[in-house]
Amino acid sequence: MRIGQLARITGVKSETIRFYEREGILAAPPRTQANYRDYGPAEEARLNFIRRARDLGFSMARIRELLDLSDDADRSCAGIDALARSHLGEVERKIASLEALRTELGRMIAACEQDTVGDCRIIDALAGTAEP
Amino acid sequence: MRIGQLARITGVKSETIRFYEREGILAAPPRTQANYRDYGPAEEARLNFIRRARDLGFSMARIRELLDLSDDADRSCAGIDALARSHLGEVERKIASLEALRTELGRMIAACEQDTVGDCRIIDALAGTAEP
DNA sequence: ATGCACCTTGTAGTAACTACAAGGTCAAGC
DNA sequence: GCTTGACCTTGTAGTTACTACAAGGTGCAT
Repeated sequence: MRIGQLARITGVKSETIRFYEREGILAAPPRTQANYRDYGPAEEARLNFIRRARDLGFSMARIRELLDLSDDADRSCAGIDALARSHLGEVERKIASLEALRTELGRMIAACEQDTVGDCRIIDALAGTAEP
Repeated sequence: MRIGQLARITGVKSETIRFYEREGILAAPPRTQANYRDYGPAEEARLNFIRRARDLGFSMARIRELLDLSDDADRSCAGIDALARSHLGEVERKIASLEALRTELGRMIAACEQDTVGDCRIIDALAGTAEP
Protein backbone atom coordinates (compact mmCIF):
# COMPACT_ATOMS: atom_id res chain seq x y z
CA MET A 1 0.00 0.00 0.00
CA ARG A 2 1.31 3.45 -0.87
CA ILE A 3 1.44 6.49 1.37
CA GLY A 4 -1.72 8.11 -0.04
CA GLN A 5 -3.87 5.09 0.64
CA LEU A 6 -2.42 4.67 4.12
CA ALA A 7 -3.20 8.34 4.73
CA ARG A 8 -6.80 7.89 3.59
CA ILE A 9 -7.30 4.76 5.69
CA THR A 10 -5.83 6.13 8.90
CA GLY A 11 -6.80 9.77 8.57
CA VAL A 12 -3.17 10.80 9.01
CA LYS A 13 -1.82 13.15 6.33
CA SER A 14 0.92 11.87 4.03
CA GLU A 15 3.19 14.63 5.25
CA THR A 16 2.60 13.63 8.86
CA ILE A 17 3.42 10.01 8.00
CA ARG A 18 6.73 11.12 6.48
CA PHE A 19 7.26 13.31 9.54
CA TYR A 20 6.80 10.27 11.82
CA GLU A 21 9.32 8.40 9.72
CA ARG A 22 11.84 11.25 10.06
CA GLU A 23 11.20 11.25 13.82
CA GLY A 24 11.92 7.55 13.95
CA ILE A 25 8.56 6.67 15.48
CA LEU A 26 7.51 4.84 12.32
CA ALA A 27 10.19 2.75 10.64
CA ALA A 28 11.11 3.51 7.04
CA PRO A 29 9.06 1.02 5.02
CA PRO A 30 10.40 -0.94 2.06
CA ARG A 31 10.21 0.83 -1.29
CA THR A 32 8.68 -0.32 -4.53
CA GLN A 33 10.93 -0.37 -7.58
CA ALA A 34 9.51 3.08 -8.31
CA ASN A 35 10.86 4.26 -4.92
CA TYR A 36 7.38 4.55 -3.43
CA ARG A 37 6.95 3.74 0.27
CA ASP A 38 5.26 0.36 0.52
CA TYR A 39 3.18 -0.10 3.67
CA GLY A 40 1.50 -3.21 5.04
CA PRO A 41 -1.08 -3.86 7.76
CA ALA A 42 1.58 -3.75 10.51
CA GLU A 43 2.43 -0.16 9.68
CA GLU A 44 -1.24 0.67 9.45
CA ALA A 45 -1.80 -0.71 12.98
CA ARG A 46 1.21 1.15 14.32
CA LEU A 47 0.07 4.39 12.76
CA ASN A 48 -3.43 3.97 14.17
CA PHE A 49 -1.87 3.38 17.55
CA ILE A 50 0.18 6.57 17.31
CA ARG A 51 -2.76 8.62 16.14
CA ARG A 52 -5.04 7.40 18.92
CA ALA A 53 -2.42 7.74 21.60
CA ARG A 54 -1.85 11.35 20.48
CA ASP A 55 -5.58 11.94 20.60
CA LEU A 56 -5.53 10.69 24.19
CA GLY A 57 -2.97 13.30 25.12
CA PHE A 58 0.17 11.16 25.18
CA SER A 59 3.31 12.96 24.08
CA MET A 60 5.52 11.62 21.31
CA ALA A 61 8.09 10.70 23.97
CA ARG A 62 5.51 8.71 25.90
CA ILE A 63 4.31 7.01 22.71
CA ARG A 64 7.90 6.15 21.86
CA GLU A 65 8.15 4.41 25.25
CA LEU A 66 4.93 2.52 24.68
CA LEU A 67 6.11 1.43 21.25
CA ASP A 68 9.42 0.36 22.77
CA LEU A 69 7.47 -2.02 25.00
CA SER A 70 6.13 -3.49 21.83
CA ASP A 71 9.36 -3.50 19.86
CA ASP A 72 11.92 -4.73 22.35
CA ALA A 73 10.80 -8.32 22.65
CA ASP A 74 14.12 -9.26 24.22
CA ARG A 75 13.77 -6.88 27.10
CA SER A 76 14.08 -7.65 30.81
CA CYS A 77 10.83 -8.31 32.60
CA ALA A 78 11.85 -5.87 35.31
CA GLY A 79 12.18 -3.10 32.74
CA ILE A 80 8.91 -3.93 31.06
CA ASP A 81 7.15 -4.18 34.38
CA ALA A 82 8.33 -0.79 35.69
CA LEU A 83 7.50 1.02 32.46
CA ALA A 84 4.16 -0.72 32.03
CA ARG A 85 3.21 0.09 35.62
CA SER A 86 4.05 3.74 35.17
CA HIS A 87 2.00 3.94 31.99
CA LEU A 88 -0.81 2.03 33.64
CA GLY A 89 -0.95 4.64 36.40
CA GLU A 90 -1.27 7.45 33.88
CA VAL A 91 -3.89 5.54 31.90
CA GLU A 92 -5.95 4.89 35.01
CA ARG A 93 -5.85 8.53 36.03
CA LYS A 94 -7.02 9.52 32.57
CA ILE A 95 -9.83 6.99 32.66
CA ALA A 96 -10.98 8.29 36.05
CA SER A 97 -11.04 11.87 34.76
CA LEU A 98 -12.92 10.91 31.63
CA GLU A 99 -15.45 8.90 33.59
CA ALA A 100 -16.17 11.88 35.82
CA LEU A 101 -16.63 13.98 32.70
CA ARG A 102 -18.85 11.36 31.12
CA THR A 103 -21.03 11.21 34.23
CA GLU A 104 -21.49 14.95 34.27
CA LEU A 105 -22.25 15.16 30.54
CA GLY A 106 -24.75 12.33 30.96
CA ARG A 107 -26.36 14.13 33.87
CA MET A 108 -26.74 17.31 31.82
CA ILE A 109 -28.26 15.47 28.89
CA ALA A 110 -30.70 13.68 31.20
CA ALA A 111 -31.69 16.97 32.82
CA CYS A 112 -32.27 18.48 29.38
CA GLU A 113 -34.48 15.59 28.39
CA GLN A 114 -36.79 16.55 31.23
CA ASP A 115 -36.49 20.19 30.22
CA THR A 116 -35.00 21.03 33.60
CA VAL A 117 -31.82 22.79 32.66
CA GLY A 118 -30.24 22.28 36.05
CA ASP A 119 -26.90 23.64 37.09
CA CYS A 120 -23.75 22.62 35.26
CA ARG A 121 -21.10 21.01 37.40
CA ILE A 122 -18.88 20.18 34.47
CA ILE A 123 -15.91 22.01 35.93
CA ASP A 124 -16.21 20.10 39.19
CA ALA A 125 -16.06 16.88 37.19
CA LEU A 126 -12.40 17.46 36.38
CA ALA A 127 -11.44 19.87 39.14
CA GLY A 128 -10.39 17.36 41.80
CA THR A 129 -7.35 18.06 43.94
CA ALA A 130 -4.31 18.79 41.84
CA GLU A 131 -1.35 16.48 41.42
CA PRO A 132 1.01 16.77 38.44
CA MET B 1 -4.59 34.18 46.21
CA ARG B 2 -1.89 35.54 43.92
CA ILE B 3 -0.72 34.07 40.64
CA GLY B 4 2.35 32.36 42.09
CA GLN B 5 0.38 30.44 44.68
CA LEU B 6 -2.24 29.43 42.12
CA ALA B 7 0.59 28.23 39.90
CA ARG B 8 2.07 26.13 42.71
CA ILE B 9 -1.30 24.66 43.66
CA THR B 10 -2.38 23.74 40.14
CA GLY B 11 0.98 22.96 38.60
CA VAL B 12 0.29 25.46 35.81
CA LYS B 13 3.05 28.02 35.26
CA SER B 14 2.28 31.67 35.99
CA GLU B 15 3.04 32.52 32.39
CA THR B 16 0.59 29.90 31.19
CA ILE B 17 -2.10 31.30 33.51
CA ARG B 18 -1.58 34.75 32.01
CA PHE B 19 -1.63 33.15 28.57
CA TYR B 20 -5.03 31.57 29.34
CA GLU B 21 -6.27 34.97 30.44
CA ARG B 22 -5.08 36.57 27.18
CA GLU B 23 -6.80 33.75 25.28
CA GLY B 24 -10.02 34.47 27.14
CA ILE B 25 -10.33 30.95 28.51
CA LEU B 26 -9.78 32.16 32.06
CA ALA B 27 -11.50 35.44 32.96
CA ALA B 28 -9.35 38.34 34.13
CA PRO B 29 -9.55 38.14 37.94
CA PRO B 30 -10.00 41.14 40.23
CA ARG B 31 -6.82 42.94 41.19
CA THR B 32 -5.49 43.86 44.61
CA GLN B 33 -4.72 47.54 45.26
CA ALA B 34 -1.15 46.62 44.26
CA ASN B 35 -2.47 45.49 40.85
CA TYR B 36 -1.82 41.82 41.61
CA ARG B 37 -4.20 39.24 40.16
CA ASP B 38 -6.41 37.98 42.96
CA TYR B 39 -7.67 34.42 42.47
CA GLY B 40 -10.24 32.45 44.47
CA PRO B 41 -11.27 28.79 44.56
CA ALA B 42 -13.53 29.17 41.51
CA GLU B 43 -10.57 30.13 39.33
CA GLU B 44 -8.54 27.32 40.84
CA ALA B 45 -11.24 24.80 39.89
CA ARG B 46 -11.54 26.23 36.40
CA LEU B 47 -7.79 26.10 35.90
CA ASN B 48 -7.64 22.50 37.14
CA PHE B 49 -10.39 21.69 34.69
CA ILE B 50 -8.48 23.25 31.81
CA ARG B 51 -5.24 21.53 32.75
CA ARG B 52 -6.86 18.12 33.01
CA ALA B 53 -8.87 18.50 29.85
CA ARG B 54 -5.66 19.43 28.00
CA ASP B 55 -3.97 16.38 29.48
CA LEU B 56 -6.80 14.28 28.08
CA GLY B 57 -6.11 15.59 24.61
CA PHE B 58 -8.91 18.12 24.27
CA SER B 59 -8.03 21.16 22.20
CA MET B 60 -8.44 24.67 23.55
CA ALA B 61 -11.41 25.11 21.20
CA ARG B 62 -13.08 21.99 22.62
CA ILE B 63 -12.34 23.14 26.19
CA ARG B 64 -13.82 26.51 25.38
CA GLU B 65 -17.01 24.74 24.30
CA LEU B 66 -17.10 22.66 27.47
CA LEU B 67 -16.60 25.78 29.58
CA ASP B 68 -19.36 27.49 27.64
CA LEU B 69 -21.71 24.73 28.77
CA SER B 70 -20.76 25.71 32.28
CA ASP B 71 -20.88 29.48 31.80
CA ASP B 72 -24.02 30.01 29.75
CA ALA B 73 -26.60 29.16 32.36
CA ASP B 74 -29.30 30.82 30.27
CA ARG B 75 -28.79 28.63 27.26
CA SER B 76 -31.38 26.65 25.37
CA CYS B 77 -31.72 23.04 26.36
CA ALA B 78 -31.52 22.04 22.71
CA GLY B 79 -28.14 23.73 22.38
CA ILE B 80 -26.80 22.24 25.58
CA ASP B 81 -28.08 18.83 24.64
CA ALA B 82 -26.50 18.75 21.19
CA LEU B 83 -23.13 19.98 22.42
CA ALA B 84 -23.11 17.72 25.47
CA ARG B 85 -23.99 14.73 23.31
CA SER B 86 -21.18 15.46 20.90
CA HIS B 87 -18.69 15.78 23.73
CA LEU B 88 -20.06 12.66 25.36
CA GLY B 89 -19.36 10.70 22.19
CA GLU B 90 -15.76 11.85 22.11
CA VAL B 91 -15.34 11.11 25.82
CA GLU B 92 -16.73 7.61 25.43
CA ARG B 93 -14.43 6.85 22.53
CA LYS B 94 -11.47 8.01 24.58
CA ILE B 95 -12.54 5.88 27.53
CA ALA B 96 -12.86 2.83 25.30
CA SER B 97 -9.37 3.36 23.90
CA LEU B 98 -7.86 3.88 27.32
CA GLU B 99 -9.58 0.80 28.68
CA ALA B 100 -8.13 -1.30 25.88
CA LEU B 101 -4.72 0.13 26.67
CA ARG B 102 -5.22 -0.50 30.39
CA THR B 103 -6.16 -4.11 29.73
CA GLU B 104 -3.08 -4.70 27.64
CA LEU B 105 -0.74 -3.02 30.12
CA GLY B 106 -2.31 -5.07 32.91
CA ARG B 107 -1.83 -8.23 30.88
CA MET B 108 1.84 -7.46 30.31
CA ILE B 109 2.43 -6.76 34.00
CA ALA B 110 0.68 -9.99 34.95
CA ALA B 111 2.78 -11.94 32.44
CA CYS B 112 5.94 -10.37 33.87
CA GLU B 113 4.94 -11.35 37.38
CA GLN B 114 5.03 -14.95 36.24
CA ASP B 115 8.29 -14.30 34.44
CA THR B 116 6.68 -15.27 31.16
CA VAL B 117 7.45 -12.27 29.02
CA GLY B 118 4.79 -13.11 26.48
CA ASP B 119 4.15 -11.18 23.33
CA CYS B 120 3.22 -7.54 23.45
CA ARG B 121 -0.08 -6.66 21.82
CA ILE B 122 0.00 -3.07 22.96
CA ILE B 123 -0.35 -1.73 19.44
CA ASP B 124 -3.41 -3.87 18.85
CA ALA B 125 -4.96 -2.34 21.94
CA LEU B 126 -5.35 1.00 20.18
CA ALA B 127 -5.21 -0.09 16.56
CA GLY B 128 -8.90 -0.78 15.98
CA THR B 129 -10.51 0.23 12.71
CA ALA B 130 -9.94 3.87 11.93
CA GLU B 131 -12.53 6.60 12.06
CA PRO B 132 -11.53 10.25 12.44
C1' DA C 1 1.64 13.51 -23.66
C1' DT C 2 -0.99 14.93 -19.87
C1' DG C 3 -2.06 14.55 -15.31
C1' DC C 4 -1.78 12.70 -10.89
C1' DA C 5 0.50 10.48 -7.12
C1' DC C 6 4.60 9.98 -5.54
C1' DC C 7 9.76 11.41 -4.52
C1' DT C 8 13.19 14.92 -2.31
C1' DT C 9 14.78 19.21 0.26
C1' DG C 10 13.63 23.24 2.32
C1' DT C 11 11.02 26.95 4.39
C1' DA C 12 7.40 28.71 6.93
C1' DG C 13 2.91 28.67 9.45
C1' DT C 14 -0.09 26.83 13.40
C1' DA C 15 -1.43 25.61 18.33
C1' DA C 16 -0.36 25.61 22.88
C1' DC C 17 2.71 26.64 25.48
C1' DT C 18 7.49 28.12 27.73
C1' DA C 19 11.28 31.15 28.51
C1' DC C 20 13.53 35.19 29.00
C1' DA C 21 14.55 40.23 28.73
C1' DA C 22 13.71 45.00 29.91
C1' DG C 23 11.87 48.12 32.86
C1' DG C 24 8.68 49.06 36.69
C1' DT C 25 5.79 48.45 41.33
C1' DC C 26 4.93 46.55 45.93
C1' DA C 27 5.82 44.88 50.49
C1' DA C 28 8.29 42.03 53.90
C1' DG C 29 12.61 41.48 56.42
C1' DC C 30 17.18 43.10 58.04
C1' DG D 1 15.67 52.70 54.36
C1' DC D 2 17.01 49.53 51.40
C1' DT D 3 17.38 45.16 49.44
C1' DT D 4 15.06 41.10 47.76
C1' DG D 5 11.58 38.57 45.72
C1' DA D 6 7.10 38.30 43.76
C1' DC D 7 4.44 40.60 40.99
C1' DC D 8 3.28 43.94 36.80
C1' DT D 9 3.72 45.05 31.57
C1' DT D 10 5.28 44.44 26.62
C1' DG D 11 7.80 41.97 23.49
C1' DT D 12 10.54 38.43 21.33
C1' DA D 13 11.89 33.91 20.59
C1' DG D 14 12.13 28.80 21.47
C1' DT D 15 9.56 24.11 21.78
C1' DT D 16 6.49 20.31 20.26
C1' DA D 17 3.80 18.24 17.02
C1' DC D 18 2.27 18.97 13.22
C1' DT D 19 0.64 21.24 8.50
C1' DA D 20 1.34 23.60 4.22
C1' DC D 21 3.49 24.84 0.29
C1' DA D 22 7.26 25.48 -3.21
C1' DA D 23 10.57 23.79 -6.46
C1' DG D 24 12.11 20.34 -9.20
C1' DG D 25 11.92 15.45 -10.43
C1' DT D 26 10.05 10.29 -11.40
C1' DG D 27 6.51 6.66 -12.43
C1' DC D 28 2.59 5.35 -14.69
C1' DA D 29 -2.12 5.15 -16.39
C1' DT D 30 -5.28 6.97 -19.99
